Amino acid sequence: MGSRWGINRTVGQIYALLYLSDKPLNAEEITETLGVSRSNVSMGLKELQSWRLVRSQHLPGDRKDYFSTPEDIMEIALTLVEERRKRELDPTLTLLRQTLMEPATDSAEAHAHERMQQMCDLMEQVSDWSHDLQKLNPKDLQRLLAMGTAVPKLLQMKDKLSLISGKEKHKRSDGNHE
Amino acid sequence: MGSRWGINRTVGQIYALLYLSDKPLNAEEITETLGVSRSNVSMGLKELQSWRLVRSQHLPGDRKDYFSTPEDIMEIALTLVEERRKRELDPTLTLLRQTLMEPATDSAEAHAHERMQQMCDLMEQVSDWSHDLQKLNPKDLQRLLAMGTAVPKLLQMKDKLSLISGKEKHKRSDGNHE
DNA sequence: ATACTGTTTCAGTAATTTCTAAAAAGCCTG
DNA sequence: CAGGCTTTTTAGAAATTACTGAAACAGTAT
Repeated sequence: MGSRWGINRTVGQIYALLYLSDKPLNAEEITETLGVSRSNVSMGLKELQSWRLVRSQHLPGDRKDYFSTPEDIMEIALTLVEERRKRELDPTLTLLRQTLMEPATDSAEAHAHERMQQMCDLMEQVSDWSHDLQKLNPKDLQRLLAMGTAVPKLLQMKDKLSLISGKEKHKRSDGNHE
Repeated sequence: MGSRWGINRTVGQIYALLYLSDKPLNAEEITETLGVSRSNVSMGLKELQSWRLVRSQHLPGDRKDYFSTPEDIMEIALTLVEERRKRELDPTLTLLRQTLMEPATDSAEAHAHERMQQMCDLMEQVSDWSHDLQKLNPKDLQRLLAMGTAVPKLLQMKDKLSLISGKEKHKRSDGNHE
């Protein structure tokens, strides 16, 4: 289903099973339910744990590891965003910054340089924003998401207001001035 | 580099080349620069066009197609978000809703049902939020992103205020009450 | 210690994805 | 409508990625 998320089929299936299950499952149960090999399950669980999407626990009187997913879906979403930032955004940013160190020699390179700078700036903002998100507790996040429509509208209103009052004074804030 | 985004190496290379180039390029030039086959470039360009990340244009006196990327990086980001919503989020939502139509029969299924409902709700919110984003012009988006830190802080302040005034009355809003 | 239970690694195999070259299909121009 | 010029499709080769069973490894209770 959603196997275009950089994870493979089996890993997705394991996660879905654990997410939907009403109790922690051990590797054996997962193997049987999904009909894939034991080692495949082991690998998949390891990957999911490295993403902090799955936790393991021990049940008293049983030596098996039992696996489950966090309850709160907002917490899950936050984890996903954070891990993706760490694994995808930040390394790319580091590389971009390195590349941007050396100056351009001709006009074509200058253009490429500027484009990379724009990309870098945007990615930095997204990375910062993601960091901020991490500090939020799930409840605030819920609220932030819910008000999604309102924030832009608020901005637009502010915009109109400042345009009106701005016109009177200087006719400045209408763009293209750097 | 960023080839874990559901697109393959070649497509990524083509996009990077066009993004960094200071002028539109034709398929032949891309083929030569990247050292991949002509047909591969053709496929890649087709895919990028279907994502609306690359546009083609004709130069007068030349029958070749010339390709370029939009200038504004915010516009690019918006396009990416929208296409990903269309291709990944919305189809999954449709499927989820379908599945949620049929009621649960036992307690394990009831739990799974509830989990799917939570997932569905979250995805709906994200989808709505993405729709709202599309209505924003790049400049507003820029601003929204820039204030990223401020919005949560505002929320937290509001939270504290309501806590203080709430304590006096009922001692309600401190969590874990469903 | 050792037998038992459970996990991880590994190397070969299977499946999928990506890439290419060649042929087909379009499209203007004369 | 033929002939060049370009793009697209296609079918199979090449490369990559995922999966498996077997063996190695780790921990614990007797």
